Amino acid sequence: MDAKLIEFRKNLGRRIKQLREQLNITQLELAARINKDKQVINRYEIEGANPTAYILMALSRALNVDPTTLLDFSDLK
Amino acid sequence: MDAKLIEFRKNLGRRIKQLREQLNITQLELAARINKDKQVINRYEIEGANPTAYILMALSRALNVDPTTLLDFSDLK
DNA sequence: TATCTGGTCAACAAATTTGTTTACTTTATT
DNA sequence: AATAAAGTAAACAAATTTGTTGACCAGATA
Repeated sequence: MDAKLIEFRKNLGRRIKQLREQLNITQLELAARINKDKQVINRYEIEGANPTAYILMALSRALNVDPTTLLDFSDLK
Repeated sequence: MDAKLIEFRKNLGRRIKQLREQLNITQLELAARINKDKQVINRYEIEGANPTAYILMALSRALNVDPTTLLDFSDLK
């Protein structure tokens, strides 16, 4: 596996968690918004994620940001 | 097997083709920009696509648009 | 004609994501 | 302390994407 991809996955996981916490919603609530189980969200946040574009869009809608914002990791330490 | 997903895939395929043609580059050139074979791009354009977020980002960079623009199908008839 | 470019198609294994279940730990609340 | 809510974890099949190969077709061109 590519190191860049691993970094990407990690960053996206962090970003999802960050945005979710800014919204003050639980993993369960975010999961509900995209019609998935809470374990799926947890997996994204903990293990990192490289979801399909379709799920990415659902996530961006559920998190009230556009895809570009969701994929912008620049303010992640 | 979801109808929405099928529509999404089709739209993304159309969008990739549209943006590629606006750039006046071949499938081979676009493929080269994301380090894939030309058949991959052709498959996206013809069959539609639901690539992973990582590949989506590579595509958006190669097509000189941000992810949101790449995923905006509103000007697709 | 022969060749090259660009595009299309099918098949296949390999890798990855997705969806689901079960269960455990931690944190908050009463 | 007890209960509920939130978060974490592992395992697994199923579905899908990815990567690759080989081939074919149409149009332009030398």
